[in-house]
Amino acid sequence: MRDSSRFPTQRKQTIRNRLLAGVPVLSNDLAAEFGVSEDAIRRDLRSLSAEGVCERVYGGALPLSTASGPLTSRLNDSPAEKSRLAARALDLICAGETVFLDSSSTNLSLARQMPQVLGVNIVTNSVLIAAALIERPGIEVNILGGRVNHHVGGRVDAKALDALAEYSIDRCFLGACAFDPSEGLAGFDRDDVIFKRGLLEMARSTAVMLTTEKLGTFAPYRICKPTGIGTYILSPDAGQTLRDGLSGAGCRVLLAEPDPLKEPI
Amino acid sequence: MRDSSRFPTQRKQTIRNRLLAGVPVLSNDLAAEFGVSEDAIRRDLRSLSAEGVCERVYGGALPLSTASGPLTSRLNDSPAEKSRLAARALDLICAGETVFLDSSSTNLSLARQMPQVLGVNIVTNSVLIAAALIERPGIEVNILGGRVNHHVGGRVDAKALDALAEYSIDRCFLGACAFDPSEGLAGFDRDDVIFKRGLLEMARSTAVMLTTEKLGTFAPYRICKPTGIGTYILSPDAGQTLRDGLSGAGCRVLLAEPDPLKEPI
DNA sequence: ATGAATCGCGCATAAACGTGCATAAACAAG
DNA sequence: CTTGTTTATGCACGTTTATGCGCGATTCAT
Repeated sequence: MRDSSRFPTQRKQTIRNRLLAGVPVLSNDLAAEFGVSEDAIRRDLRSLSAEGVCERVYGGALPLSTASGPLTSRLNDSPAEKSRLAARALDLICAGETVFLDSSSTNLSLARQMPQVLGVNIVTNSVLIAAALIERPGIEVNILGGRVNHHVGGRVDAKALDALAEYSIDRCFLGACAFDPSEGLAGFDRDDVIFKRGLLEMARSTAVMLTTEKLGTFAPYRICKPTGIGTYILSPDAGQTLRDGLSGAGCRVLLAEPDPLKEPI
Repeated sequence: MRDSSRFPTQRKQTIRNRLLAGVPVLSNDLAAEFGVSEDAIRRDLRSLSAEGVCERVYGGALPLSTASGPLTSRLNDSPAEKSRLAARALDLICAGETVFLDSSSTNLSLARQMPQVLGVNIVTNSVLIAAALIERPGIEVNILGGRVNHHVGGRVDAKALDALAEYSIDRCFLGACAFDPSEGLAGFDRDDVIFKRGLLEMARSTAVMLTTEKLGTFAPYRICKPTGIGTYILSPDAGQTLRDGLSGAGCRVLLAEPDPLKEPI
């Protein structure tokens, strides 16, 4: 049994927090985690449902607070691959650096995987990334203020660039929308793309994580050519020709660990 | 029996210190540790609970962190009461208004309860509040940028006030730290308090939600006198004298719905 | 359609709780 | 030293709370 949950009250509070954070919960998982029967968990969920915190479903409960908007849907797309890319990206970050994390679901995964006491200075335009990092004592968090773009989940307007000028960015992780080996990076939101271009100019080194589904896709606004990015972080199932092409053009290419589930034994 | 606890007073002090340090305590563990019956421990905990040091739960007591503690612990304190206060506060907000939500766990509860399509413009210095509102299509979200204060969970430095000047605030919900009927509102963080003072000056109307545990408490930095706040939102179990006093001083006092569980049928 | 998993409900049980009362030690005053 | 008072404590008893289990009903997946 977890130490923080010796009391029924604390157990319920833990579940409540999880649901309020948008995490769906399974009855049998919770029962195992807290060392009680599923009945006890079900009673908790019944009560939390009456509070309006969650909606009970067969097998557990779903958070009621978060809407299923454009952002959350992206967060649920291939989370495992994003997590593996982010784990690889973490190797790039050194203590003492100032790192910009652009608003992106893959960068959010990166933020969530950051150790508690990594001595870095994070600058971000994403409220979700900032929220994910608040509790880490070893991480300094700076957020760019202003109007939050509902599609992007962060700030991307022109003034954000001015605010960015306050910081000296060692390393920048761009949020990618679309990538094609000949066209380069592109985005769907004009303001967002303008912001990303400015970001690329200001940062001393740049990196981007690309899930395989984004390879060979297009978007209306160009961000930069393929050579405009210093480091690409790709899944191992990315095409060999693409990897060779990027390497040949002088870009660094890092591969994430392969999916253990897809491994042939 | 522990040496430091031969006397009842010392035993109680030991428990008090433990709770103030944020450690949850179990009745039967304490009984065994100090060599007394659980009744004696329960009496201690009752007393400490009356002091406002802890919250009694089935099996023992949980530390009742003062507003000086870290953010997450505050989020777990009496969530039901905060939720009821927030539900009452929601009545104050009208469509089309520009509302500032100060960094506070009660205001976070307010944000979470906001309807999807309430046509309001929210300005906040809290990344958690901004994150909670991202997916609501009818709510415009603006966040004050800069360095995020780990204790407060938002931005409170001097430049935040400059950024605030960009907005015309119709209504402001202050995050309260401590309140005493004669002293007024006070806070634990100097920067935070300076920010709150500026906020009060800029907003056309002001409100604050106060959980019962905060009534009659003190903090080092004064924010304003009791009459400096336009509307108080209190739990129905707040003292009648306090309510009359505030009403008599010209403040509006709203009461949240009572706890349905505590109702006599 | 059929089997497995999950659910809701009622009941039993054990632990924790509150209250009232008696006891004993500590303490102050005569 | 005695007496009365306060304080802390333990115990008994009835109540509340949290939990687990059994059973039939429901839901899900194949």
